[in-house]
Amino acid sequence: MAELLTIGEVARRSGVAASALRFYEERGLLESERAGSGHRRYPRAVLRRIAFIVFAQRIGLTLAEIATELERLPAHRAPTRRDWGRLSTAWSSRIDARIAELERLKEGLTSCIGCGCLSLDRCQLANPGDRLGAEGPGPRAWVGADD
Amino acid sequence: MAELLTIGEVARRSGVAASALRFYEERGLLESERAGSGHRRYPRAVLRRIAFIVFAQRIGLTLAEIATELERLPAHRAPTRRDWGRLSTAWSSRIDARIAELERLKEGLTSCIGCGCLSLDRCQLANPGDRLGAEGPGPRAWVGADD
DNA sequence: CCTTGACTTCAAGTTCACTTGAGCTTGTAG
DNA sequence: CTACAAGCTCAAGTGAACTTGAAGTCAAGG
Repeated sequence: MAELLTIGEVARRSGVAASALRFYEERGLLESERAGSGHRRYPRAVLRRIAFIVFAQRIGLTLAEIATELERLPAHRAPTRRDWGRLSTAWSSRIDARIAELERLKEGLTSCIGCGCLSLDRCQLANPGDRLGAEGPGPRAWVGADD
Repeated sequence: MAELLTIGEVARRSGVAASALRFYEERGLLESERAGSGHRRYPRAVLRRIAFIVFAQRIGLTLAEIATELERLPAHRAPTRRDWGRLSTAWSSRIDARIAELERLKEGLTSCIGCGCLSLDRCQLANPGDRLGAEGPGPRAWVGADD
């Protein structure tokens, strides 16, 4: 097995499309060396980095946020336990917040909505405070992504 | 207080921008009567319908899905307990699935990632099976939205 | 009568996370 | 040596959910 991987191999192994890998590079989430031909060559460690990205995405972070986190991590060393510790704390509370919201919504589904009281006047379930202000153009931040 | 509300009043009361309300109407999620002037007039029941939409969005449904649900509900009557029951079951399991994923991710955050084993080869956390296939163009479906 | 604010439509712009296509080069298998 | 797969760049398209802007109408106050 070769020391360096081509973009196609990385795509197959990670399940992330080659076009997406190039896109991530453009956005500063990944780096690559180049073969003489100009073709990308990835060290095997890139797979861990990609796993990190996919993981973070499923938690609900945007690529911009993930890029910021990645910048704080050591670029070429494996991250230490301390590095993970900081991340872990921040992400955990993010996950907790989203879970809490989902549980609140679920509760509303059976009680508040079930009894027919769903109403913007009387019920805060559908409108948890912060939603009342517009947050600029474009699609709204991902459901629960910025809690 | 008037029997019928203007779009401005509905926007204020619901926290949803007037432009969004027009957009929802275009997409078939809302209806409105028109005053002689051509201005929209909403019966007060629209607030409940909007609450429903916002609620469903926070659960993670797309507007298209919400439109489908709304079509199955009685257009002008208040929905019955039976109507809610069906919805409640479907949405609850959706919420449960997403919560389960978040808990799995959180677990991975402290154990699998914490110990440094995050790897696409050895660890399924970041890549829960279905993610390996592309799902067409556009941004990926919402994290966990179609589980 | 005039202004101001709320409303109308319709087209075009915005963000996010990519994908697709055009046009060209590189690497490998027969 | 010739296919043809795989890679490259760069520009433009996609879908979701809206917002913004232009250009015009309507209703109420002074």
